Amino acid sequence: MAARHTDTREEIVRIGTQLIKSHGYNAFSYADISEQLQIKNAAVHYHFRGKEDLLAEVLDQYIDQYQLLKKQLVQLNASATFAMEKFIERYSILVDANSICIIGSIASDYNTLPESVKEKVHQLVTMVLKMVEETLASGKRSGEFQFSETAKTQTLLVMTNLAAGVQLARITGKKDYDTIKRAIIRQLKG
Amino acid sequence: MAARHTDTREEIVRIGTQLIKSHGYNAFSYADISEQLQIKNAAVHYHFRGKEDLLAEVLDQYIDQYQLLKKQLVQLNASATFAMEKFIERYSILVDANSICIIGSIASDYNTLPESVKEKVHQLVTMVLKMVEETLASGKRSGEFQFSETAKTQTLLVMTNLAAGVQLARITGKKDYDTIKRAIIRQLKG
DNA sequence: ACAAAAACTTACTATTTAGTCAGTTATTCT
DNA sequence: AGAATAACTGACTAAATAGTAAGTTTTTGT
Repeated sequence: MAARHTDTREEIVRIGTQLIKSHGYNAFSYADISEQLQIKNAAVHYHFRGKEDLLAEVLDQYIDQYQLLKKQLVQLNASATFAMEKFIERYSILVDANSICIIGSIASDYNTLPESVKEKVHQLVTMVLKMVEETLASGKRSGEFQFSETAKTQTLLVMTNLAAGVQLARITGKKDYDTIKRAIIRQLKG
Repeated sequence: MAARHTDTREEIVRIGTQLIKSHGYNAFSYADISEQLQIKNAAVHYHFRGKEDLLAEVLDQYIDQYQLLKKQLVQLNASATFAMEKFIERYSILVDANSICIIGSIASDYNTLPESVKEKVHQLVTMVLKMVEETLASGKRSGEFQFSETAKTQTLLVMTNLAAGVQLARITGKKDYDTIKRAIIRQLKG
């Protein structure tokens, strides 16, 4: 009796992603996944030879998600404000799920990862930063946003506020994250 | 033949600290420590019953270090500018060592830690934030710093910039960290 | 010098983990 | 319906890991 789940492979990726964000990459095993799905260890290995392969797929899906989000924002002809709201929302959701962003999680374990995966992380980070930079630059041109730094620098400031804000929230609570979030918006909105 | 090192206990803490910052808490084992010190596994257990106990000691030492730093800054009658330089310097050193800050590292594994350790992490974070907040507030009073947010909010912004900046540097390189660092100083210095 | 205490080593155990492979069951394609 | 393929299970192995207990060596204090 195979395929007890609509798509086991996708379920594995889903749970893997969740485990990385909640417990950290080096803190979970294939057993954690197989138990949740009520399948055997070997079934996870069937879909993903090793943990690195699973991580690579998780990262690929993030890259896809961001590409899709970008496409949607273009199609909607979304304002820079709306786009930034969407970006920020992703982090707020993490806080409510007692999770942290995948990049922040992986940054901790970065030195234990094989080169191929490091490259994929780099690709994802570069992509997200580029998207936000373009959004901030466009928002400045349209008069929606105001900031004196370059768009690139402002992006680094905003994204580090968000990423570490989510991490901090785990330790000191949601209030600190909310303070950070409001400050970011206040600064951009002048 | 015991005590091959001046103080094995301290060496264990030193290596443990380093491993957490470079590989992550859940990515190292007692074997990593015992091999480096050329002692047996059991010797590490003699000093620290379990990994959590070692982590607790690592955190205690950080708390002590920050208390000492605070004391020194008071004794020197240091300016807010000098104090902030000292705080920021700690993060710059991490970047050069391809490490991340201990709090950022632990944030990833936070949900896998026992309550007693979580409390210690909370204590450390609260302490550091309080110190920086006081420094920023004092710098504002003296006219050294300028910012429109409250000292507490500005602290959250600056510290999340630094913490995530160090994490980002691992992935995209030192340049991004330097950009962030310069922006922080620029903003505070008006 | 010698007893007590501290700092180990030796030698284990139990558990977890990653991973393999041959065989079984289910699905899809023709 | 039957063959091919996909998706598993069962039954392992090898290595890593946390941890313990008993005994040995070293250091410290008297």
